[in-house]
Amino acid sequence: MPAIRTARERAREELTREIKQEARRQLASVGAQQLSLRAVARELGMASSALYRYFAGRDELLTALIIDAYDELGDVADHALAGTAGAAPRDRWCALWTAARDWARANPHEFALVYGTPVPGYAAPRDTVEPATRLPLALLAVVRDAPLRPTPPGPAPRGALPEQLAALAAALAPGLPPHVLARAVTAWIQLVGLIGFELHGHLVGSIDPAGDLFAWTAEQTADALGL
Amino acid sequence: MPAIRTARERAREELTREIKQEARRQLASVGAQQLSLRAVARELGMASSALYRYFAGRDELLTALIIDAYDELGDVADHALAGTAGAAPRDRWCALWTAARDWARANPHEFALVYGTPVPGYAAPRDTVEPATRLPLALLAVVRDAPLRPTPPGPAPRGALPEQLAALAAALAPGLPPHVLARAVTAWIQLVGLIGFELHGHLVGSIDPAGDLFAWTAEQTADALGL
DNA sequence: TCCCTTTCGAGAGCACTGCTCTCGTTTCGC
DNA sequence: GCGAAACGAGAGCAGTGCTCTCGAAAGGGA
Repeated sequence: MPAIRTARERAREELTREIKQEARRQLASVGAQQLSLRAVARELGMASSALYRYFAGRDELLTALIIDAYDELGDVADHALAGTAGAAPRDRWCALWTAARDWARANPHEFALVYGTPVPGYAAPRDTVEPATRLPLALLAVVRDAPLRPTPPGPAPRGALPEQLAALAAALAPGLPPHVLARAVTAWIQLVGLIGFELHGHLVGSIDPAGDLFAWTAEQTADALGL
Repeated sequence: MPAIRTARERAREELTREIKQEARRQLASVGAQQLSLRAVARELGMASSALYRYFAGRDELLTALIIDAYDELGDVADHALAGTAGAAPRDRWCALWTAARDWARANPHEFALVYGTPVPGYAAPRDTVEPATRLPLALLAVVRDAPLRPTPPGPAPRGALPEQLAALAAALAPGLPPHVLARAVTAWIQLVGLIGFELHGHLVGSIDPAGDLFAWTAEQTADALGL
């Protein structure tokens, strides 16, 4: 990757970025469903067919946006982690939750893109899995680095779960007790689920606004983990 | 609603049902995103424009499908409830979880329709809220009717949450302690979130298959509620 | 420097979509 | 029986993703 590149390469890179930028703008304003290749091209002053020199199709453009969204959420999480480096683990945990929710509320369409209904017939390519793991990894980092109060063991994992947890622990958090890891996983799901419920209006009319339920759930999960 | 109706009314009712049926078929096979009014009309052998005599547009047709999906999920929940009428509350709780998951796995597009990303610019009409409450109400029914072991109170609800919980309790489960109600709400979110994660592939490669995590989470939430 | 290959942008075009409007026909209620 | 309402079909509009072709521009080897 030398700085010396042909004009063509530089133009290509820049245009690719501009296309993604404009697509991102449209995503934020009208959502993934309504994202139109032609509209993107129109806004950029180019023919719609020219766009296919840069992205093989709508799906590939969406995939690029998905990766960006995952990465942005990952950045937000890492930033929250770094900003609370010396703090109490429980506070770090809650800070992470708040950061994720704030980002999702500020970027609802991006959140829906990554944690909502996948596009039909769309299988997430390999490139998306690494960025996707950044939020759960950040959550796990808090748990892994913290001295944990002992907690009641709860129900015993059965069936394939013990091995799944053992494999996960071996890869991500060696030494973490299985039941703690299981709780971390369900906490992650709870975090995402709660944000989704709030964003998609499932709590309107009952727990609305949902900010205080969110904070309560963060603390509840922290308790369950022994943070 | 007399049995005597004009031929027109009967034809209208029947056609409305047939349209919904065909739309449902397409929903199940290609998903909500790809559901096409023209394709529905084509399959039914009518002009696409004729369809607008029965549904004002794609959104209204989707709304009808949403209501149907909520109702079907509600039926499944009620059936699970009725089928375990005399059983231990904890078993009823787990049966409800299993029933919901089974339905979602059998009808992934329907699940996505109601608990996935809403159609952009689409605000759920009033008609959908009642059917939508049936699953959470079924979950709550188990908790309400059961003798609960005392559980540690956990973090105290703050801000608006106590009043929100009090209002909810007054309407749905008078006498239920606020922290139990809060846990029931988060359990509901966890149930839906976990199903969504499994269906949308967020657990592929880590906890996969997710059945045992699901069962574990059901028991975990039952524990937390004191069931 | 010339030339051949690759890359690129534009335009036309295809097969779709949701939706509207019009225009005969059928059906209903009086 | 007749007027009004409901209905089905067709044409048409504006939009979509995507493909193909064609001429222009840029790149690298001789």
